[in-house]
Amino acid sequence: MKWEFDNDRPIYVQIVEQLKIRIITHTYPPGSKLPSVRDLSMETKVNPNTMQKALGELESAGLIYTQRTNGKYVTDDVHIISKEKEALIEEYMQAFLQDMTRLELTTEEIISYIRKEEKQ
Amino acid sequence: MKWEFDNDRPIYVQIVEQLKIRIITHTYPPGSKLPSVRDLSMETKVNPNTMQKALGELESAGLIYTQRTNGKYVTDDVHIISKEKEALIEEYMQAFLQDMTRLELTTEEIISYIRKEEKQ
Amino acid sequence: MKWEFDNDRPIYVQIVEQLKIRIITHTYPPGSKLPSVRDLSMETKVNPNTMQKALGELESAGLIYTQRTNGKYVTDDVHIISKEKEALIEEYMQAFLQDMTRLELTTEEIISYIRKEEKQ
Amino acid sequence: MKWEFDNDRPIYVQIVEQLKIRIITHTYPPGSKLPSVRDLSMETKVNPNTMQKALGELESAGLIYTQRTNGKYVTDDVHIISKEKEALIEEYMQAFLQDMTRLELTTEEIISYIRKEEKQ
DNA sequence: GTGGTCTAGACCACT
DNA sequence: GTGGTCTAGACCACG
Repeated sequence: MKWEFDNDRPIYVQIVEQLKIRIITHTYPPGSKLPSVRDLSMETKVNPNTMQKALGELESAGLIYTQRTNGKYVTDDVHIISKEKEALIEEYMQAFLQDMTRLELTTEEIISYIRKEEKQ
Repeated sequence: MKWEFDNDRPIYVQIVEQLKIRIITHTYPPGSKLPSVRDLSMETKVNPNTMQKALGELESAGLIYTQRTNGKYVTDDVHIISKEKEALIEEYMQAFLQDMTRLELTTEEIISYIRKEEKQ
Repeated sequence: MKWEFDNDRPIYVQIVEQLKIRIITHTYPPGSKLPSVRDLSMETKVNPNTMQKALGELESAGLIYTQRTNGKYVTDDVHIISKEKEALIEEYMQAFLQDMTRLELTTEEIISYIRKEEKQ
Repeated sequence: MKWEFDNDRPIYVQIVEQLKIRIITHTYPPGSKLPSVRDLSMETKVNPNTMQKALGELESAGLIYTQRTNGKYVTDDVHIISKEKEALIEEYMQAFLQDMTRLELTTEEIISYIRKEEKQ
Protein backbone atom coordinates (compact mmCIF):
# COMPACT_ATOMS: atom_id res chain seq x y z
CA MET A 1 0.00 0.00 0.00
CA LYS A 2 1.24 3.44 -0.90
CA TRP A 3 1.31 6.46 1.33
CA GLU A 4 -1.01 8.91 -0.36
CA PHE A 5 -3.09 11.43 1.45
CA ASP A 6 -6.07 13.44 0.37
CA ASN A 7 -6.43 16.99 1.45
CA ASP A 8 -9.80 16.98 3.08
CA ARG A 9 -8.95 15.04 6.18
CA PRO A 10 -6.09 15.50 8.67
CA ILE A 11 -3.01 13.62 7.63
CA TYR A 12 -2.55 12.04 11.03
CA VAL A 13 -6.06 10.59 10.86
CA GLN A 14 -5.27 9.00 7.54
CA ILE A 15 -2.04 7.61 8.90
CA VAL A 16 -3.91 6.11 11.83
CA GLU A 17 -6.36 4.48 9.45
CA GLN A 18 -3.72 3.00 7.23
CA LEU A 19 -1.58 1.73 10.08
CA LYS A 20 -4.70 0.23 11.63
CA ILE A 21 -5.36 -1.63 8.43
CA ARG A 22 -1.79 -2.86 8.23
CA ILE A 23 -2.12 -4.19 11.77
CA ILE A 24 -5.53 -5.70 11.26
CA THR A 25 -4.50 -7.46 8.08
CA HIS A 26 -1.30 -8.64 9.75
CA THR A 27 0.87 -6.74 7.29
CA TYR A 28 2.41 -5.69 10.56
CA PRO A 29 2.05 -8.97 12.49
CA PRO A 30 1.17 -9.07 16.19
CA GLY A 31 4.24 -8.45 18.32
CA SER A 32 6.35 -7.19 15.45
CA LYS A 33 8.49 -4.10 15.72
CA LEU A 34 7.35 -1.02 13.90
CA PRO A 35 9.78 1.09 11.91
CA SER A 36 11.11 3.96 14.01
CA VAL A 37 9.14 7.16 14.19
CA ARG A 38 11.85 8.85 12.18
CA ASP A 39 11.82 6.20 9.48
CA LEU A 40 8.06 6.20 9.22
CA SER A 41 7.98 9.96 8.93
CA MET A 42 10.66 9.85 6.24
CA GLU A 43 8.77 7.17 4.36
CA THR A 44 5.53 9.10 4.48
CA LYS A 45 7.23 12.45 3.94
CA VAL A 46 5.50 13.76 6.97
CA ASN A 47 6.81 15.69 9.94
CA PRO A 48 7.94 13.43 12.80
CA ASN A 49 5.52 15.18 15.14
CA THR A 50 2.62 14.32 12.90
CA MET A 51 3.67 10.69 12.82
CA GLN A 52 4.14 10.78 16.57
CA LYS A 53 0.60 12.00 16.99
CA ALA A 54 -0.77 9.22 14.82
CA LEU A 55 1.18 6.60 16.72
CA GLY A 56 -0.02 8.09 19.99
CA GLU A 57 -3.59 7.45 18.90
CA LEU A 58 -2.81 3.86 18.04
CA GLU A 59 -1.14 3.44 21.38
CA SER A 60 -4.08 4.74 23.36
CA ALA A 61 -6.27 2.41 21.33
CA GLY A 62 -4.08 -0.42 22.61
CA LEU A 63 -2.99 -1.54 19.17
CA ILE A 64 0.65 -0.72 19.71
CA TYR A 65 2.85 -0.23 22.74
CA THR A 66 6.13 1.49 23.35
CA GLN A 67 9.25 -0.04 24.77
CA ARG A 68 11.20 2.80 26.27
CA THR A 69 14.15 3.84 24.15
CA ASN A 70 13.75 0.71 22.13
CA GLY A 71 10.93 1.26 19.71
CA LYS A 72 7.27 0.62 19.19
CA TYR A 73 5.65 -2.76 18.77
CA VAL A 74 2.35 -4.09 17.56
CA THR A 75 0.43 -5.52 20.47
CA ASP A 76 0.70 -9.28 20.70
CA ASP A 77 -2.83 -9.47 22.04
CA VAL A 78 -4.53 -10.87 18.96
CA HIS A 79 -7.83 -10.49 20.71
CA ILE A 80 -7.55 -6.71 20.69
CA ILE A 81 -6.63 -6.78 17.04
CA SER A 82 -9.49 -8.96 15.91
CA LYS A 83 -11.88 -6.94 18.02
CA GLU A 84 -10.65 -3.79 16.36
CA LYS A 85 -11.23 -5.43 13.00
CA GLU A 86 -14.79 -6.32 13.85
CA ALA A 87 -15.38 -2.81 15.15
CA LEU A 88 -14.03 -1.27 11.98
CA ILE A 89 -16.13 -3.47 9.74
CA GLU A 90 -19.20 -2.79 11.81
CA GLU A 91 -18.56 0.93 11.68
CA TYR A 92 -18.12 1.08 7.92
CA MET A 93 -21.05 -1.25 7.43
CA GLN A 94 -23.50 0.72 9.52
CA ALA A 95 -22.51 4.07 8.06
CA PHE A 96 -22.89 2.62 4.58
CA LEU A 97 -26.22 0.98 5.22
CA GLN A 98 -27.54 4.11 6.86
CA ASP A 99 -26.58 6.12 3.80
CA MET A 100 -28.19 3.59 1.52
CA THR A 101 -31.34 3.47 3.58
CA ARG A 102 -31.61 7.23 3.45
CA LEU A 103 -31.42 6.94 -0.30
CA GLU A 104 -34.24 4.43 -0.05
CA LEU A 105 -32.42 1.47 -1.46
CA THR A 106 -33.56 -1.98 -0.39
CA THR A 107 -31.12 -4.61 0.78
CA GLU A 108 -31.53 -6.52 -2.46
CA GLU A 109 -30.86 -3.44 -4.53
CA ILE A 110 -27.71 -2.79 -2.53
CA ILE A 111 -26.51 -6.32 -3.04
CA SER A 112 -27.19 -6.26 -6.74
CA TYR A 113 -25.21 -3.01 -6.99
CA ILE A 114 -22.32 -4.66 -5.19
CA ARG A 115 -22.30 -7.63 -7.52
CA LYS A 116 -22.35 -5.25 -10.45
CA GLU A 117 -19.35 -3.35 -9.12
CA GLU A 118 -17.54 -6.60 -8.55
CA LYS A 119 -17.66 -7.53 -12.19
CA GLN A 120 -16.03 -4.34 -13.31
CA MET B 1 -35.19 12.83 9.21
CA LYS B 2 -33.85 14.80 12.14
CA TRP B 3 -31.34 17.60 12.00
CA GLU B 4 -28.42 16.27 13.93
CA PHE B 5 -24.84 17.22 13.30
CA ASP B 6 -21.61 15.70 14.37
CA ASN B 7 -18.76 17.88 15.44
CA ASP B 8 -16.01 16.69 13.18
CA ARG B 9 -17.25 17.94 9.85
CA PRO B 10 -18.34 21.42 8.81
CA ILE B 11 -21.99 21.97 9.54
CA TYR B 12 -22.74 23.40 6.13
CA VAL B 13 -21.43 20.26 4.48
CA GLN B 14 -23.75 18.16 6.58
CA ILE B 15 -26.65 20.40 5.70
CA VAL B 16 -25.87 20.07 2.00
CA GLU B 17 -25.83 16.30 2.37
CA GLN B 18 -29.15 16.13 4.11
CA LEU B 19 -30.89 18.56 1.82
CA LYS B 20 -29.55 16.61 -1.15
CA ILE B 21 -31.10 13.48 0.25
CA ARG B 22 -34.43 15.18 0.82
CA ILE B 23 -34.42 16.28 -2.81
CA ILE B 24 -33.29 12.96 -4.19
CA THR B 25 -35.89 11.05 -2.25
CA HIS B 26 -38.56 13.56 -3.26
CA THR B 27 -39.19 14.60 0.31
CA TYR B 28 -38.78 17.94 -1.31
CA PRO B 29 -40.43 17.11 -4.66
CA PRO B 30 -39.13 18.50 -7.96
CA GLY B 31 -40.33 22.05 -8.51
CA SER B 32 -41.50 22.51 -4.94
CA LYS B 33 -40.72 25.59 -2.92
CA LEU B 34 -38.14 25.29 -0.16
CA PRO B 35 -38.77 26.75 3.27
CA SER B 36 -37.22 30.20 3.59
CA VAL B 37 -33.59 30.50 4.61
CA ARG B 38 -34.81 32.02 7.83
CA ASP B 39 -37.16 29.13 8.58
CA LEU B 40 -34.59 26.54 7.65
CA SER B 41 -31.98 28.11 9.87
CA MET B 42 -34.47 28.29 12.73
CA GLU B 43 -35.44 24.67 12.27
CA THR B 44 -31.84 23.51 12.21
CA LYS B 45 -30.73 25.96 14.90
CA VAL B 46 -27.96 27.08 12.67
CA ASN B 47 -26.57 30.47 11.79
CA PRO B 48 -28.39 31.88 8.72
CA ASN B 49 -25.04 32.47 7.04
CA THR B 50 -24.26 28.80 7.38
CA MET B 51 -27.59 27.84 5.84
CA GLN B 52 -27.05 30.36 3.07
CA LYS B 53 -23.70 28.79 2.29
CA ALA B 54 -25.21 25.32 2.14
CA LEU B 55 -27.98 26.46 -0.21
CA GLY B 56 -25.39 28.16 -2.37
CA GLU B 57 -23.69 24.82 -2.87
CA LEU B 58 -26.94 23.15 -3.83
CA GLU B 59 -27.66 25.90 -6.27
CA SER B 60 -24.33 25.61 -8.02
CA ALA B 61 -24.92 21.86 -8.21
CA GLY B 62 -28.11 22.70 -10.10
CA LEU B 63 -30.41 21.01 -7.61
CA ILE B 64 -32.19 24.17 -6.58
CA TYR B 65 -32.66 27.55 -8.16
CA THR B 66 -33.56 30.96 -6.83
CA GLN B 67 -36.59 32.88 -8.04
CA ARG B 68 -35.78 36.51 -7.44
CA THR B 69 -37.70 37.94 -4.52
CA ASN B 70 -39.81 34.82 -4.31
CA GLY B 71 -37.72 32.14 -2.68
CA LYS B 72 -35.85 29.04 -3.62
CA TYR B 73 -37.21 26.05 -5.49
CA VAL B 74 -36.16 22.50 -6.12
CA THR B 75 -35.23 22.06 -9.78
CA ASP B 76 -38.00 20.49 -11.83
CA ASP B 77 -35.45 18.77 -14.01
CA VAL B 78 -35.94 15.22 -12.80
CA HIS B 79 -33.06 14.14 -14.94
CA ILE B 80 -30.59 16.17 -12.88
CA ILE B 81 -32.05 14.76 -9.72
CA SER B 82 -31.88 11.14 -10.73
CA LYS B 83 -28.37 11.64 -12.07
CA GLU B 84 -27.36 13.11 -8.74
CA LYS B 85 -28.85 10.08 -7.07
CA GLU B 86 -26.87 7.69 -9.20
CA ALA B 87 -23.73 9.69 -8.55
CA LEU B 88 -24.27 9.61 -4.81
CA ILE B 89 -24.92 5.89 -4.75
CA GLU B 90 -21.88 5.25 -6.89
CA GLU B 91 -19.74 7.40 -4.64
CA TYR B 92 -20.86 5.75 -1.40
CA MET B 93 -20.61 2.33 -2.98
CA GLN B 94 -17.08 2.71 -4.25
CA ALA B 95 -15.79 4.21 -1.04
CA PHE B 96 -17.40 1.40 0.90
CA LEU B 97 -16.10 -1.34 -1.32
CA GLN B 98 -12.62 0.13 -1.26
CA ASP B 99 -12.67 0.14 2.54
CA MET B 100 -13.87 -3.44 2.62
CA THR B 101 -11.25 -4.54 0.14
CA ARG B 102 -8.56 -2.96 2.24
CA LEU B 103 -9.83 -5.04 5.12
CA GLU B 104 -9.52 -8.06 2.84
CA LEU B 105 -13.18 -8.99 2.80
CA THR B 106 -14.47 -10.86 -0.23
CA THR B 107 -17.65 -9.83 -2.01
CA GLU B 108 -19.48 -12.77 -0.55
CA GLU B 109 -18.36 -11.93 2.97
CA ILE B 110 -19.56 -8.38 2.50
CA ILE B 111 -22.94 -9.55 1.31
CA SER B 112 -23.34 -11.97 4.16
CA TYR B 113 -22.54 -9.16 6.58
CA ILE B 114 -25.16 -6.99 4.97
CA ARG B 115 -27.80 -9.67 5.26
CA LYS B 116 -26.86 -10.13 8.89
CA GLU B 117 -27.25 -6.42 9.60
CA GLU B 118 -30.58 -6.43 7.81
CA LYS B 119 -32.05 -8.93 10.23
CA GLN B 120 -31.20 -6.86 13.25
CA MET C 1 -4.61 27.35 42.45
CA LYS C 2 -1.47 28.61 40.79
CA TRP C 3 0.10 27.31 37.63
CA GLU C 4 3.44 25.97 38.72
CA PHE C 5 5.16 23.07 37.12
CA ASP C 6 7.96 20.86 38.29
CA ASN C 7 10.60 19.73 35.90
CA ASP C 8 10.45 16.01 36.30
CA ARG C 9 7.18 15.37 34.59
CA PRO C 10 5.87 16.55 31.22
CA ILE C 11 4.13 19.88 31.48
CA TYR C 12 1.11 18.71 29.56
CA VAL C 13 0.59 15.89 32.04
CA GLN C 14 0.63 18.35 34.88
CA ILE C 15 -1.84 20.56 33.07
CA VAL C 16 -4.14 17.60 32.56
CA GLU C 17 -3.95 16.82 36.26
CA GLN C 18 -4.70 20.31 37.38
CA LEU C 19 -7.54 20.83 34.94
CA LYS C 20 -8.98 17.50 36.00
CA ILE C 21 -8.94 18.68 39.58
CA ARG C 22 -10.60 21.95 38.66
CA ILE C 23 -13.34 20.02 36.91
CA ILE C 24 -13.75 17.43 39.61
CA THR C 25 -13.98 20.05 42.33
CA HIS C 26 -16.38 22.08 40.20
CA THR C 27 -14.02 25.02 40.05
CA TYR C 28 -14.93 24.63 36.42
CA PRO C 29 -18.59 23.63 36.81
CA PRO C 30 -20.25 21.04 34.57
CA GLY C 31 -21.31 22.58 31.27
CA SER C 32 -19.27 25.73 31.75
CA LYS C 33 -17.14 27.19 29.01
CA LEU C 34 -13.41 26.87 29.34
CA PRO C 35 -11.11 29.78 28.59
CA SER C 36 -9.87 29.65 25.00
CA VAL C 37 -6.82 27.60 24.21
CA ARG C 38 -4.93 30.81 23.57
CA ASP C 39 -5.94 32.34 26.88
CA LEU C 40 -5.12 29.22 28.82
CA SER C 41 -1.71 29.00 27.20
CA MET C 42 -1.06 32.66 27.98
CA GLU C 43 -2.15 32.19 31.56
CA THR C 44 0.09 29.18 32.04
CA LYS C 45 2.91 30.64 29.97
CA VAL C 46 2.96 27.53 27.90
CA ASN C 47 2.98 27.03 24.17
CA PRO C 48 -0.52 26.75 22.66
CA ASN C 49 0.35 23.36 21.23
CA THR C 50 1.21 22.06 24.65
CA MET C 51 -2.09 23.29 26.01
CA GLN C 52 -3.86 21.80 23.02
CA LYS C 53 -2.32 18.44 23.76
CA ALA C 54 -3.44 18.57 27.36
CA LEU C 55 -6.97 19.52 26.35
CA GLY C 56 -6.97 16.74 23.81
CA GLU C 57 -6.35 14.24 26.59
CA LEU C 58 -9.19 15.64 28.64
CA GLU C 59 -11.44 15.45 25.62
CA SER C 60 -10.69 11.82 24.92
CA ALA C 61 -11.33 11.14 28.59
CA GLY C 62 -14.77 12.61 28.03
CA LEU C 63 -14.36 15.36 30.59
CA ILE C 64 -14.61 18.17 28.08
CA TYR C 65 -16.01 18.51 24.58
CA THR C 66 -15.43 20.89 21.73
CA GLN C 67 -18.02 22.99 20.00
CA ARG C 68 -16.63 23.70 16.57
CA THR C 69 -15.33 27.23 16.24
CA ASN C 70 -17.01 28.14 19.47
CA GLY C 71 -14.85 26.88 22.27
CA LYS C 72 -14.46 24.04 24.69
CA TYR C 73 -16.85 23.12 27.45
CA VAL C 74 -16.81 20.99 30.54
CA THR C 75 -19.05 17.99 30.04
CA ASP C 76 -22.45 18.40 31.63
CA ASP C 77 -22.58 14.70 32.38
CA VAL C 78 -22.02 14.88 36.11
CA HIS C 79 -21.89 11.13 36.18
CA ILE C 80 -18.66 11.08 34.19
CA ILE C 81 -17.19 13.71 36.45
CA SER C 82 -17.98 11.97 39.69
CA LYS C 83 -16.78 8.69 38.26
CA GLU C 84 -13.52 10.32 37.32
CA LYS C 85 -13.25 11.63 40.86
CA GLU C 86 -13.75 8.19 42.33
CA ALA C 87 -11.23 6.75 39.91
CA LEU C 88 -8.66 9.35 40.82
CA ILE C 89 -9.10 8.84 44.54
CA GLU C 90 -8.93 5.09 44.10
CA GLU C 91 -5.78 5.40 42.04
CA TYR C 92 -3.96 7.62 44.51
CA MET C 93 -5.16 5.52 47.39
CA GLN C 94 -4.04 2.20 46.02
CA ALA C 95 -0.64 3.48 44.97
CA PHE C 96 -0.16 4.99 48.39
CA LEU C 97 -1.27 1.93 50.29
CA GLN C 98 0.89 -0.29 48.15
CA ASP C 99 3.90 1.88 48.92
CA MET C 100 3.10 1.82 52.61
CA THR C 101 2.60 -1.91 52.60
CA ARG C 102 5.94 -2.41 50.95
CA LEU C 103 7.43 -0.37 53.75
CA GLU C 104 5.68 -2.72 56.13
CA LEU C 105 3.46 -0.18 57.82
CA THR C 106 0.19 -1.41 59.30
CA THR C 107 -3.07 0.36 58.62
CA GLU C 108 -3.10 1.78 62.13
CA GLU C 109 0.41 3.11 61.77
CA ILE C 110 -0.56 4.79 58.52
CA ILE C 111 -3.59 6.38 60.12
CA SER C 112 -1.63 7.63 63.09
CA TYR C 113 0.89 9.18 60.71
CA ILE C 114 -1.91 10.91 58.88
CA ARG C 115 -3.36 12.33 62.08
CA LYS C 116 0.07 13.54 63.05
CA GLU C 117 0.53 15.32 59.73
CA GLU C 118 -2.88 16.86 60.09
CA LYS C 119 -1.95 18.65 63.28
CA GLN C 120 1.02 20.34 61.73
CA MET D 1 8.75 -8.90 45.58
CA LYS D 2 8.82 -9.36 41.84
CA TRP D 3 10.83 -7.35 39.37
CA GLU D 4 8.21 -5.66 37.28
CA PHE D 5 8.67 -2.34 35.60
CA ASP D 6 6.25 0.07 34.09
CA ASN D 7 7.09 1.84 30.92
CA ASP D 8 6.59 5.42 31.90
CA ARG D 9 9.48 5.89 34.27
CA PRO D 10 13.19 5.18 33.79
CA ILE D 11 13.99 1.62 34.67
CA TYR D 12 16.99 2.54 36.77
CA VAL D 13 14.79 4.75 38.95
CA GLN D 14 12.44 1.87 39.55
CA ILE D 15 15.33 -0.40 40.43
CA VAL D 16 16.64 2.14 42.91
CA GLU D 17 13.22 2.31 44.51
CA GLN D 18 12.87 -1.41 44.86
CA LEU D 19 16.39 -1.98 46.14
CA LYS D 20 15.85 0.80 48.66
CA ILE D 21 12.78 -0.96 49.93
CA ARG D 22 14.60 -4.27 50.20
CA ILE D 23 17.27 -2.55 52.30
CA ILE D 24 14.86 -0.60 54.44
CA THR D 25 12.78 -3.65 55.20
CA HIS D 26 15.92 -5.67 55.91
CA THR D 27 15.21 -8.09 53.09
CA TYR D 28 18.80 -7.21 52.41
CA PRO D 29 19.99 -6.92 56.02
CA PRO D 30 22.50 -4.27 57.14
CA GLY D 31 26.05 -5.35 56.33
CA SER D 32 24.97 -8.15 54.01
CA LYS D 33 26.52 -8.73 50.62
CA LEU D 34 24.48 -7.84 47.58
CA PRO D 35 24.23 -10.18 44.61
CA SER D 36 26.75 -9.27 41.93
CA VAL D 37 25.85 -6.68 39.35
CA ARG D 38 25.86 -9.43 36.82
CA ASP D 39 23.46 -11.60 38.78
CA LEU D 40 21.19 -8.71 39.58
CA SER D 41 21.01 -7.67 35.96
CA MET D 42 20.30 -11.25 34.93
CA GLU D 43 17.57 -11.59 37.51
CA THR D 44 15.93 -8.34 36.48
CA LYS D 45 16.56 -8.90 32.76
CA VAL D 46 18.06 -5.49 32.57
CA ASN D 47 21.14 -4.12 30.88
CA PRO D 48 24.14 -4.30 33.26
CA ASN D 49 24.81 -0.61 32.64
CA THR D 50 21.33 0.17 33.88
CA MET D 51 21.86 -1.88 37.02
CA GLN D 52 25.23 -0.24 37.54
CA LYS D 53 23.63 3.16 37.34
CA ALA D 54 20.99 2.21 39.90
CA LEU D 55 23.59 0.88 42.30
CA GLY D 56 25.60 4.05 41.83
CA GLU D 57 22.63 6.04 43.09
CA LEU D 58 22.25 3.84 46.12
CA GLU D 59 25.94 4.19 46.87
CA SER D 60 25.87 7.97 46.75
CA ALA D 61 22.83 7.86 49.04
CA GLY D 62 25.05 5.95 51.47
CA LEU D 63 22.85 2.89 51.56
CA ILE D 64 25.43 0.58 50.05
CA TYR D 65 29.18 0.67 49.72
CA THR D 66 31.65 -1.03 47.45
CA GLN D 67 34.45 -3.21 48.75
CA ARG D 68 37.12 -3.09 46.12
CA THR D 69 37.32 -6.31 44.16
CA ASN D 70 34.94 -7.99 46.54
CA GLY D 71 31.47 -6.76 45.73
CA LYS D 72 28.89 -4.43 47.14
CA TYR D 73 27.47 -4.45 50.65
CA VAL D 74 24.52 -2.93 52.40
CA THR D 75 25.67 -0.30 54.86
CA ASP D 76 25.82 -1.54 58.44
CA ASP D 77 24.89 1.88 59.73
CA VAL D 78 21.34 1.14 60.82
CA HIS D 79 20.88 4.79 61.58
CA ILE D 80 21.19 5.75 57.92
CA ILE D 81 18.76 3.04 56.98
CA SER D 82 16.09 4.01 59.46
CA LYS D 83 16.51 7.65 58.55
CA GLU D 84 16.01 6.76 54.92
CA LYS D 85 12.89 4.89 55.91
CA GLU D 86 11.47 7.90 57.74
CA ALA D 87 12.31 10.11 54.80
CA LEU D 88 10.55 7.81 52.37
CA ILE D 89 7.46 7.54 54.50
CA GLU D 90 7.35 11.28 54.97
CA GLU D 91 7.72 11.84 51.25
CA TYR D 92 4.99 9.43 50.23
CA MET D 93 2.75 10.72 52.98
CA GLN D 94 3.03 14.37 52.09
CA ALA D 95 2.55 13.78 48.39
CA PHE D 96 -0.49 11.67 49.12
CA LEU D 97 -2.05 14.14 51.52
CA GLN D 98 -1.45 16.98 49.14
CA ASP D 99 -3.23 15.07 46.39
CA MET D 100 -6.13 14.29 48.68
CA THR D 101 -6.39 17.87 49.83
CA ARG D 102 -6.55 19.05 46.26
CA LEU D 103 -9.45 16.70 45.79
CA GLU D 104 -11.03 18.33 48.82
CA LEU D 105 -11.14 15.26 51.00
CA THR D 106 -11.06 15.80 54.76
CA THR D 107 -8.74 13.83 57.01
CA GLU D 108 -11.62 11.77 58.26
CA GLU D 109 -12.77 10.93 54.77
CA ILE D 110 -9.28 9.83 53.88
CA ILE D 111 -9.08 7.60 56.91
CA SER D 112 -12.45 6.05 56.23
CA TYR D 113 -11.34 5.31 52.67
CA ILE D 114 -8.22 3.64 53.99
CA ARG D 115 -10.16 1.44 56.34
CA LYS D 116 -12.46 0.50 53.50
CA GLU D 117 -9.54 -0.49 51.29
CA GLU D 118 -8.08 -2.49 54.14
CA LYS D 119 -11.10 -4.73 54.33
CA GLN D 120 -10.94 -5.67 50.69
C1' DG E 1 19.60 5.52 17.83
C1' DT E 2 15.18 5.39 20.32
C1' DG E 3 10.92 7.91 21.70
C1' DG E 4 9.17 12.17 24.22
C1' DT E 5 8.47 16.87 24.83
C1' DC E 6 8.35 21.58 23.87
C1' DT E 7 8.58 25.99 21.35
C1' DA E 8 7.74 29.08 17.67
C1' DG E 9 5.17 30.17 14.21
C1' DA E 10 2.27 29.56 10.43
C1' DC E 11 -2.04 28.53 7.90
C1' DC E 12 -6.77 26.92 7.61
C1' DA E 13 -11.89 26.43 8.00
C1' DC E 14 -15.66 27.84 10.33
C1' DT E 15 -19.14 31.08 12.43
C1' DG F 1 -11.90 34.95 17.39
C1' DT F 2 -12.34 29.90 17.75
C1' DG F 3 -10.06 25.33 17.53
C1' DG F 4 -7.22 22.19 14.45
C1' DT F 5 -3.30 20.90 11.97
C1' DC F 6 1.23 20.92 10.40
C1' DT F 7 6.16 22.02 9.94
C1' DA F 8 10.72 22.91 11.46
C1' DG F 9 13.80 22.36 14.66
C1' DA F 10 15.61 21.74 19.07
C1' DC F 11 16.76 19.32 23.42
C1' DC F 12 16.41 15.49 26.62
C1' DA F 13 16.74 10.90 28.95
C1' DC F 14 17.54 6.35 28.21
C1' DG F 15 20.12 2.07 27.10
